[in-house]
Amino acid sequence: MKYAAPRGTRDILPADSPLWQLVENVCRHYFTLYNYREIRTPLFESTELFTRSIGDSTDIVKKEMYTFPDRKGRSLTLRPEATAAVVRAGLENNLITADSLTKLYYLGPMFRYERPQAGRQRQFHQAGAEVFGSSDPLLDAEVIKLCVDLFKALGLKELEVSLNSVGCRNCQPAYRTAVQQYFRQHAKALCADCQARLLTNPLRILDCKEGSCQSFIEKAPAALDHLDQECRAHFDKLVGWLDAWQVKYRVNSRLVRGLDYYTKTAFEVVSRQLGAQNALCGGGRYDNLVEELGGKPTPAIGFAIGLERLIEVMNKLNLERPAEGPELFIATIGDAARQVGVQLLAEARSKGVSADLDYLGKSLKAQLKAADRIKAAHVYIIGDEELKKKTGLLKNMATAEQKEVPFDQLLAQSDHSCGCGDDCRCE
RNA sequence: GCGGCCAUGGUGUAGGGGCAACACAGCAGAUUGUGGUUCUGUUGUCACGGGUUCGAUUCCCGUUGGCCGCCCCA
Repeated sequence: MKYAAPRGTRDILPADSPLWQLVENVCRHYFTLYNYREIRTPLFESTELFTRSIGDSTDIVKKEMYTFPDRKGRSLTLRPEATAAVVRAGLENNLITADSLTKLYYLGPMFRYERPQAGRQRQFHQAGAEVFGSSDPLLDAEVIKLCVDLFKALGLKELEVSLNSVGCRNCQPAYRTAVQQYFRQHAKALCADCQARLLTNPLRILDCKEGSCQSFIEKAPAALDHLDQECRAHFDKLVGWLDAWQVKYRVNSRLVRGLDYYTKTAFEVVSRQLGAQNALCGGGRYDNLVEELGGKPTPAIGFAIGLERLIEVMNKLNLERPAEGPELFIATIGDAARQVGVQLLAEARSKGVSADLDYLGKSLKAQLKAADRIKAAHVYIIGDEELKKKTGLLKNMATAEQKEVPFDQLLAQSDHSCGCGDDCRCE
């Protein structure tokens, strides 16, 4: 093969795209239902936007960004996530202000230079939402419920919502110290990775999957026990709202987010039907980010859904694929019949009936076969006999029934010309 | 960035130092103008580069890529 898709990228082929469209439509539907409005930002931004927001010491910034100089030497980076870009765009266009509530959603490709693995690609897609302007814990509950509702609508089961609070600028340092001190006592028993983490990022030890570390992790200080009063109250109210809405969750004091900007609420939705990369959705509150990027202090919360992973789970669900294929296939025999067929083809399309015909000069038999293969619902057959009577044969491909329908009757009832496609509800 | 396994038609697999096999899909036929079944035919630089060899698709090394795990994340 001379040319192949770059490592970690994938083509979404016609066989898969109906499922993608379904997922995208459901996402848009639920975001809209919750009154979020779409924002589309550039796929690349100035590098500094990401280093500032995500954090210099995070893996994303240290080794996963697609960074390149443009022709004038400015450093640009393909977006590894969307939150920073949404904040930038919101501030630049005056969408985000400290005294009003703004709800935004996005959907599109992100880029991270990582080793490809199940559920992880270098170009991947996220759908996400962000709310700016309120620190009400009801919003934390709302975004979590939004995720859960959306997944349920897609038929997902065996999901688990993990919930934690990582505190704020006030309580984070003390907790970090407590964790560090605790693990220092058991340093010799920890795995090699964790011994290194003890110095660089002790909170990460809580996330270790090594069996030998588990017993220590279980007894480690919990983030929730080290929250200051405000953070604790926020968490308690959030939990109260989730209970009120009957959203099930599991408090997981080991849940740590990998991006520096998170404060207070952190959550994740994981699926048991995925491998090691099992988080379908992750998010949390980031009350300091807007200010960090040059805005007035503005509380915010958001999340992102990994669409590849979502689709992987849906593929395992074995759900029925949406019907594909045109409504009408026009099969003709001979040049004169083709003339008529071409006219009907245009008429069908102008009336909103998806239609196609043969472009390969195939025999009638082969045309039928082609129509069958593309899953056409009906075939309209025109040959010499039909030309004389100005009446074609309309065949239902599912039932094999066939009846005579005059040329001028074929599309008489169809008048669907809005051009908005099969899912249209405008009539 | 680190480790394990792997690379053969479009897809899924067999094979083995000297005609590369099978299934499915695709395309074309099986006498006149009717799809799904059946039958026949057809579809490959055995990932790339180098080495060993009279000869490599097969053995060895490297590269690239894939899967899985670590790290991290969605």
